[in-house]
Amino acid sequence: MENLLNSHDHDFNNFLPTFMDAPNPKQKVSSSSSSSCSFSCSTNKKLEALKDENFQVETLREGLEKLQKENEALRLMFEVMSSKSNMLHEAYVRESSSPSPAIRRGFTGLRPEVVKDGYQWRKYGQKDTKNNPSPRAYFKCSMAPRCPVKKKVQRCLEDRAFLIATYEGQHNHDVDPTTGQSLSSPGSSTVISGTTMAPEYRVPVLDNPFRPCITPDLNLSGSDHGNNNNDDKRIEDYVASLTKDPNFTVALEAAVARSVAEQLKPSTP
DNA sequence: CGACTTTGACCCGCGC
DNA sequence: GCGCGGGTCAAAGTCG
Repeated sequence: MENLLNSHDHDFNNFLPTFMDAPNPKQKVSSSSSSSCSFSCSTNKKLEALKDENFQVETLREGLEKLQKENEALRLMFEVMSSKSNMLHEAYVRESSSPSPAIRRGFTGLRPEVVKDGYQWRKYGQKDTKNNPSPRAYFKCSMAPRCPVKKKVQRCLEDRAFLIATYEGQHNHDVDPTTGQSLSSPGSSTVISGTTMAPEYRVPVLDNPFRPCITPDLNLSGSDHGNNNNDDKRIEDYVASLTKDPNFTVALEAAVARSVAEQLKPSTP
């Protein structure tokens, strides 16, 4: 946004000199004042024309000042919106760090740790482990009644943005084509880092409901747990999305054009 | 009401 | 035998 606003300033600073670079009327007057009396009539006409030009320059200058004030107001609005966004984000982090009893027990509808691998899993246990503060979740494949495959999912100790998924056994059925892709399929963002005993996969937390999401109505709801450094990035993303939005740029251009047109209107006495 | 998650209790293997 | 840690079970609760 600020870049856009600055470019807004810049454009008008470039725009104005094309008028300001016109020959100085006073210089013209002084140079012509030494000419003979036979030019007096045309000189008077020139003087009036120069007065008109001076008036136009003054009008433009006033318009520029108003636009600069408008620019400043927009910049202020952006800062207010940014600070509100940060306050909302902090409030949300506080809320999510103190879960309600309803969330602590029973089905919450939220699945904080989900790995999309094309299979359906039923969680049957969760344990705190010694070497990792994040609990390990145990899943069984629920796509087939007798599928022996089990999966263990735990947040990566080094990088909590990743999940470690460990698979045991072999599926006795096909992958569900509607739910996703195989972990080993090309194009997937999955990184295999595992052992030979049980395949282990390192997976970005794609389905985390607290993942930052940028929406066009400034509804910056939520962020990744413990990831406070994303604020600037999110604002940058939002600004980028705004400046890339053709509707926004068109609307801004229309507003600027309207403002300029109003300033250039001859003032009716 | 079925499917699902949560969580405490229980089981089992391993090292001392 | 005991303690510890990992894995599993099953009752309780929630949601559509």
